[in-house]
Amino acid sequence: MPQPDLLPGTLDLLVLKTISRGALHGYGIAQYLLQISDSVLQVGEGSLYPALQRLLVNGWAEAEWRQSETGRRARYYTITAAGKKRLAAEEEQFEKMVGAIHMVLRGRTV
Amino acid sequence: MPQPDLLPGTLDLLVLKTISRGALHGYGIAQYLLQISDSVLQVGEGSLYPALQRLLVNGWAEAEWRQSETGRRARYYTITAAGKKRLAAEEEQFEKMVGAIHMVLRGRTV
DNA sequence: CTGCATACATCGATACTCGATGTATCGCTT
DNA sequence: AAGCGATACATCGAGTATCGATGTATGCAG
Repeated sequence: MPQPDLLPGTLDLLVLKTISRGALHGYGIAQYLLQISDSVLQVGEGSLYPALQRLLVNGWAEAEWRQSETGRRARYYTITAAGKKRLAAEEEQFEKMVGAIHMVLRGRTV
Repeated sequence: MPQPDLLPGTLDLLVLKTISRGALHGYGIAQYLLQISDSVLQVGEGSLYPALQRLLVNGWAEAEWRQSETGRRARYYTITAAGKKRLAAEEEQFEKMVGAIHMVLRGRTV
C-alpha cells in the first residue's frame, strides 16, 4: 500500500466540481482529473462509478444517455441545483480541514 | 453524516507530526490537535487508539508507561527514526494530493 | 480482422472512521 | 466521605469508501 490514488472522502467533491464545468461522462471525468492534476489523481473505475451512483441517488447529479464525441454511447452527468449547494459545502469543509492540518504540520507551539 | 471529524487517511500523519514534537500520551495528542486546530480536528478515541496501535506495529512509534503531569498512569508515545521517514513521506504525499485537488477546484481549462 | 482506446458496470477484499461501551484514578466540591 | 467531572486507557461493531479484478461491448486504425 505505497500511496493512495486520492485522498479518501474527496472523490464526490472532485466529481461534482468537474461536472459543474459542463456535462461529462464517467470516462471523461477520469481523463479530466488525470490531465488537470498531472496524473496525481488516478481515480479507478471501481471508485468512480459507485461515486456517480451516489451523486444520482442523492439528487446532486442527473444522467442522460447520449452519443460521445467519439461516437460511442455514453452517460452524461449534469450537476443539479442541490449538487451545487453540496459542492459549495464540501469545498468549504475541505478547505477548513486542510487549513487545520496545515496548522499541525507547521507545528506552532500552542 | 453532516461533516467528518477529519479527512480520512490523514490521522497517522497528524499523530506522527504531533509526537515528533516530543513524547506525548494519547489523551494529550487529542487535546493538542483540538487546540492547535481551533476545534476543527476532533479525533475520537475510537479512531485514535487504533491509529496508535498501527504506529507501534509498523515501528513508527514506541510506547512507554509513565506518570502524566496530572499524576495518572499514561502511555507516552515517541517517534522512531522509521517514523520520521514515514512522516516526511506522508507529508509530501499529502501536499501533492492537496495541490492536485486545488488544481481541480480552481478549475483551469485544460 | 485484430488490437487498442473508449465506455459502461459490479464484486469482494481491505481499510478506516465513528459512536458506544467499559474500566479506573485523580482532585475538587459539597 | 460521597459524588462528579476530567483524565486516561482500550475494544467492538457498524457504516462507509477505496481499490483491484473482472466482465461486456463498440468504434477506429492498421
